[in-house]
Amino acid sequence: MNKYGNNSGNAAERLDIHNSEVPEVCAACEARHGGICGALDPQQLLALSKSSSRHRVSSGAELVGDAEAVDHYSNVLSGVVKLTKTLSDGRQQIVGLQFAPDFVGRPFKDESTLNAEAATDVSVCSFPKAALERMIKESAGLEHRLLQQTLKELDEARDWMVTLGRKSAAEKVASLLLLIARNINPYADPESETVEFDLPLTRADIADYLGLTIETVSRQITKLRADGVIDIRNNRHITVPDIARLEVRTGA
Amino acid sequence: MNKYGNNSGNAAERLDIHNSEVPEVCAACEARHGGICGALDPQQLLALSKSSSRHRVSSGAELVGDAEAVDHYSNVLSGVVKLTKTLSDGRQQIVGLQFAPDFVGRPFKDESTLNAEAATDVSVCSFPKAALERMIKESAGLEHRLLQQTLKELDEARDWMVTLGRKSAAEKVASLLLLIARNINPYADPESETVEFDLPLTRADIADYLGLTIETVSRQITKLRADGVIDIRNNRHITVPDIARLEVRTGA
DNA sequence: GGCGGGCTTTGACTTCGATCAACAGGCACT
DNA sequence: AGTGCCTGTTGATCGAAGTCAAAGCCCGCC
Repeated sequence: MNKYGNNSGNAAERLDIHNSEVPEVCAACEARHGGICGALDPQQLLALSKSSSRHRVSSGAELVGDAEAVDHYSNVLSGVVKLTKTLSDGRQQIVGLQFAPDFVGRPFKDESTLNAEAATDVSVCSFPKAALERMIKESAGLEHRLLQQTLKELDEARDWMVTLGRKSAAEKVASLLLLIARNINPYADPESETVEFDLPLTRADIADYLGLTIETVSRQITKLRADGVIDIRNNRHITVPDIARLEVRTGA
Repeated sequence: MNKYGNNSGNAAERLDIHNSEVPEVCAACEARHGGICGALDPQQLLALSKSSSRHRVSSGAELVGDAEAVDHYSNVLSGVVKLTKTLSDGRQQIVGLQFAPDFVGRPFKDESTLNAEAATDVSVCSFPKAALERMIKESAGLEHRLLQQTLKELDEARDWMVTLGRKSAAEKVASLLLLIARNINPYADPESETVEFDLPLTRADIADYLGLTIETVSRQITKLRADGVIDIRNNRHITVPDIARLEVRTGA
C-alpha cells in the first residue's frame, strides 16, 4: 500500500481520444468549479491529467509531512484535510481545514512547513510539483487562480486568529460548528435556516483547532445541546435547527 | 490635511527624462528589493510611478478602513503598519504586522475586511487600485511577486495561529519580541547574538496581537527583564543581549 | 453475547490570565 | 513649577479553562 492508502489509479488510462475535449476524469470534477483546474483550457487539462492520479486517503493518513521534501500537490475532491503545526514539546495546532475543491500544497517551497492529514476519508487528485510549476509558467490564468485561493486562505487564517485570540471557549466552539456547517456541503442552500451534517473532526481535532482541551470542548458542546442550539446523534451527527441562533453564539 | 497625514508629494514630479532608466524615486526604493516593484522593468516602473505618490502617515492614522471601499494600495517604505480586526462588541485582534518593503492591500476585493493603521510614523508609496490591477494583467511577473508575498503572509499567519492557540502568556511575549527583532531592521546581521531596537508597538498593541490584556503583557515583560533576557530603557528601547536566550523563551 | 480499546462525558480541584483598582513616570500645556 | 493626560506598572481578587481522575458509550472483534 502506498502512502495514499488504497485504491489509487492513474487518470491517464481513461482519457478521451479527442484531445480538444475535456478529459473524462476531469469532466465532472469538483476542482474545475472553483478549484484551480478551472483556469485551464481543455488542452492544458489534458496535459496535467496525464501526470495526475486520483487516490483515496483513509482517515488519519498523512498527505504531506512537516519538514519533508514535497514532490506533489493535490486537489481535495471529497472529505476534509487538516493542516497542523506542532511545537517541539508536542503541543499541536490545526491551522487550516481544506474542503473540496481546495488545493493542498505550498507552491515554490521545497519543504513543507506544516503537516497535512486526512481528517476523514478523503479523495484527492494529485500531480507532480514539477508539472504544476511548469504549467504555472505557461498559464497566467493558473497563477491567478492560485493567488485567489491563497488570498482566500489568508482571509480565513486571519479570521481564525480573531477566534483564537479573542473569543471565549463557548464562542470558539460555536464558530467551529458554523464554519463546518458552511463548508461541508457546498450544494446546500445558504439561505436555509436548518442545517445537518456529520462532524468531520474528533473532539481532539476540534480542541487542536480551537486552542482548547478536549474536556472544555466537550463541556461547551454539551451546553449548546442543553440550550437547544444543536442536536447530536452518535456523537458525530449534528443538526442545527436554526443557523441564526448558532451565529449569535459565535460572538460576531 | 489629507487622510495620509502631512507631507505628501507626487512622485511623477521628479521623474528622470530617460524613460528607459529606473525612475529616480524608485532608484533607491525598498520596494524594489524584495517588494513587489522588483518584478517590474524600468518602463513599467515608470508607468506605475506616474500615478504613485509617497506619503508620511503619522502614528495612529488609518491607512485602510474595515468594510470601506478600497481605491488604492501601498508599499511600506519605513515604519510598521498593523492590520486589525474588531468584533462587534469591540474586542480587537491584530492579525498582521507589515514592515518595509511589504505590500498593504487586498487585491481583487472592493471592500477591505480589515483595518490597516500606522503603528509608528510610517512612510508609504501609494498607487491607485486600478493602476496596479491593470499592470497585473500585463505583467505575469508582478502577479508572481504578489503570490509570493501572499504565501509569505499566509505562512506567517499560520505560525502566529500556533502562538495564539497554544502558547502561554510568557511564550507569547517572547515570541513577539523575537518577531520584531527579526523584522524591524532588515540590514542587521542575522548571526549577531545581540540585538537592539525600539518597540514599534504600545502595550495595548502587543496585547491585541497576542490575545492578552495589557496587564499580563506588562507583567511578562517585567519578568523577562528581571531574568536578564532583555533590557529596557524608556519603556520602548529594548536590548536583547543574547537572542538564543530569547528564543528558548518562545517555546519553539 | 461478552470483551477490549478508543472516544467522549462528567466531576473535583488547580491554575493562569482577566478584572478591578491604585499608583508612578513622562510629557505637553498653562 | 503645577496640572492633567496618557502610558505603563504593580497588587489583590476572581473566574474561565486546564488538569487529573473516573466512568460511560460505542463499535469491532473474538
